[in-house]
Amino acid sequence: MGIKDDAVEVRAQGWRTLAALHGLIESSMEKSLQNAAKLSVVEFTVLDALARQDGWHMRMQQLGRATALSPSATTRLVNRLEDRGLLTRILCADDRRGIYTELTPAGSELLVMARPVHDEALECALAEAAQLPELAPLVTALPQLHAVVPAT
Amino acid sequence: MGIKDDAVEVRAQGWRTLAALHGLIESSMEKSLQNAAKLSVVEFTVLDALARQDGWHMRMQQLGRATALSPSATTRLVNRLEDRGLLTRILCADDRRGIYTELTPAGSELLVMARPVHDEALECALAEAAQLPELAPLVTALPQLHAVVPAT
DNA sequence: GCGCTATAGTTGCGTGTGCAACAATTTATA
DNA sequence: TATAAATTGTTGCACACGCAACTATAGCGC
Repeated sequence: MGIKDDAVEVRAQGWRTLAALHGLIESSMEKSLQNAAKLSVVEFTVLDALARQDGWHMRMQQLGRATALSPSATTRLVNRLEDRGLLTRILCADDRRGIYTELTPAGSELLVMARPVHDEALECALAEAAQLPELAPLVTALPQLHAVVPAT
Repeated sequence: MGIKDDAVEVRAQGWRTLAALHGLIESSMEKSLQNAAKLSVVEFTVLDALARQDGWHMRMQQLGRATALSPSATTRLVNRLEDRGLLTRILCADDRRGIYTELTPAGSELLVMARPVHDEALECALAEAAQLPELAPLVTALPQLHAVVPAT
């Protein structure tokens, strides 16, 4: 069963690499965003996800899935951002259990300010990771996943 | 500067994919490990890293880097595992600031028990992620990173 | 040898998180 | 229609985390 064992080991190895790169990027980005916009990475993720929907609302549950957060954490995350005036809750009429969230102008504004910070921290962290032999392959592979087919 | 903007967007896209897959795997694995061995993912990571050193010690700082954890979190993580008798602190003689950590027999034993759980949760989470169109490419790419060159 | 800076690890404190229990609403079933 | 079951979001609670401040040891310059 050497073949099967190999598959398990290869998966584990891939997961370790993934987790290591994720941790590196996340902690680096956390500091930059906190520093520049008083935003944590998850908070930025929520604002970014909302902006990406462009005018569309998102339900709490969707936000939870987008951030891999529990329902309770999602509630409090939205609370924090709402208290800061970055988004608003909107009860939706057709399903009165559901709650939509939407960016406020202030939220969009802060996002515009924070995005360059996010992008630069990401580029910086990736460059650093590329130096490490165990992370370099993943760093290389990452942009090729969704590579834009070059227009001829 | 469309080209440069593209690079930024491609990186951001890759990061979102990475983060999403990481979150999916981590929360799934967290439940399995917690359930089967009362271990969190980071705790498992530490035990696994120590076992992988096979007889070698690891310093607190190395553990911190291996888990992307702050020094204080590392201290408490080691405290928890030490209190459970899964590892031991060893002050090293040559640098009396440094502290080595080593698996106990009980730690090795628990790890042997937990590893299959870890591996199965990983396989399961990856299978689930492969169903999602935005994650599938990364799931496919992951095992190819460190693919064993098949012996002829 | 003596002080100064740097490094390794630990604690106080505030905060974000998950779990379990809950309230409110919708959907299914009899 | 009434009643049960499922779904959506919120709160109490315990706990793990990061930051800043701290102690202890090492290394450097004089």
